[in-house]
Amino acid sequence: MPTDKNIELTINDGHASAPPKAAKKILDVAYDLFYRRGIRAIGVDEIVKRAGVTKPSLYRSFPSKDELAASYLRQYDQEYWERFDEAVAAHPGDPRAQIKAFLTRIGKRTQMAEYRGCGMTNAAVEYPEHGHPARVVSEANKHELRRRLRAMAVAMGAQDADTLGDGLLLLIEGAYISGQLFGLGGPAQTVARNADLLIEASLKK
Amino acid sequence: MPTDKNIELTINDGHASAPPKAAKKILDVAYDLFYRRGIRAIGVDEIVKRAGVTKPSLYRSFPSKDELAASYLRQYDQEYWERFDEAVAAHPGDPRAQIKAFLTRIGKRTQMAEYRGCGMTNAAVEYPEHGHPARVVSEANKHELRRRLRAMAVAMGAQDADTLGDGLLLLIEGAYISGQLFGLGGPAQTVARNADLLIEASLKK
DNA sequence: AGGTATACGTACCGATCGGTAACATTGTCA
DNA sequence: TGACAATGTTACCGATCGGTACGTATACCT
Repeated sequence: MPTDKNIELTINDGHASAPPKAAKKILDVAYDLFYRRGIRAIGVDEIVKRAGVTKPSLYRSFPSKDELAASYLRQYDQEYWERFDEAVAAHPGDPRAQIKAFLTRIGKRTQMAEYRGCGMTNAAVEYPEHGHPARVVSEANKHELRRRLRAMAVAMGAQDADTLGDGLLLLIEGAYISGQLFGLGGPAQTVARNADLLIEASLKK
Repeated sequence: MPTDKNIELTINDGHASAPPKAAKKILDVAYDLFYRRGIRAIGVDEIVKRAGVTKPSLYRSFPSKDELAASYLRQYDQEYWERFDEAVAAHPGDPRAQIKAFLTRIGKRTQMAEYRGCGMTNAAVEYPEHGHPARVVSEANKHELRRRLRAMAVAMGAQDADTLGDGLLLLIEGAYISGQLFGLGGPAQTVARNADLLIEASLKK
């Protein structure tokens, strides 16, 4: 007897290699659960239950829970740089305005109810052991962030570009953490303004 | 860097109720394990094993694992403010120097091998749900930190004291996180310098 | 239609999770 | 010596953990 299935939501065009539908549902649910409540806090049983699939389906698409977590972070990484590039593209040739746009957006996100910080940062805290699949993705994301911020500090003409780039990174990470610690009205809402003050103080005179 | 176990720390005089020795051993071991590897990652079995005690002993001194975690954080909180007050006491009447001393110390700690960030911050990331015993202690610690930093920003004569205080908090939290993410040579080593730049840019002219 | 590869479900595994019951042993101080 | 509190011992609980063996349904391609 045909139970009422969920709404068909095939995004892929007809010609691409048809990926298992279950894998996408699983990853979508895992993304949401891992981000909101933490990776260690979520068991695979809850994921498959909420996704409307069964456990063997999960393990056919993902070798392990750790690798599923890494997949979640890889998708997070992709969306992260999309947001970053949007801020960059909005102000061509003006790195200071690019930073300001990116941080203003972060500041706004941190003021949303139930804000849970950066999935990358959180994963690194949850998995301190080097070499863990989730941590590897997280570390790569952060190193790339540092590289970009330092490059933008150079482009801004800072006296000490590496220090300014690192200072911006500290402010950003601080915003991610304090956003989920303080909620509305917390320190994270000042990240763009503080960054601008720091930039101003770091430019060549 | 946590436990300094040599120092005898009997607070009670001879008449007070003699505290169980097992409780101290358990808390010491839990402190070390929770801090280094995370609270969720450590089971009570490993704690009692490393402490050389048995599980019933743990549950005679602590109502639950969550409360043991909260006890760990309460001790962390105590030691945290001791370090803070040391930096303050070293520069009486000079809040800017106090901040600099505190952040220089943080910057140094972040460059130690196996640095694991702030136990408070990590606990808040591990337990996002409001009302969790561990999170309650963590949030109280962070609110107190914000209060002190803002008060010091006032004492420094900042144009916008709340913004500067919050900016310093962002830098500090960023140092805690990036310290454990990047290890040696990471952005956290610049926290004192960046804070000083931010302070300079925030003072009344 | 028929075969075949692929996706999926049922049922189960051993290990570990946090936590407890009941009782034996110890150390301390009056 | 007696009494009492603290600790140890052993065995156990139900729940959940991540992961899998194996049979069944479905889609596609001649």
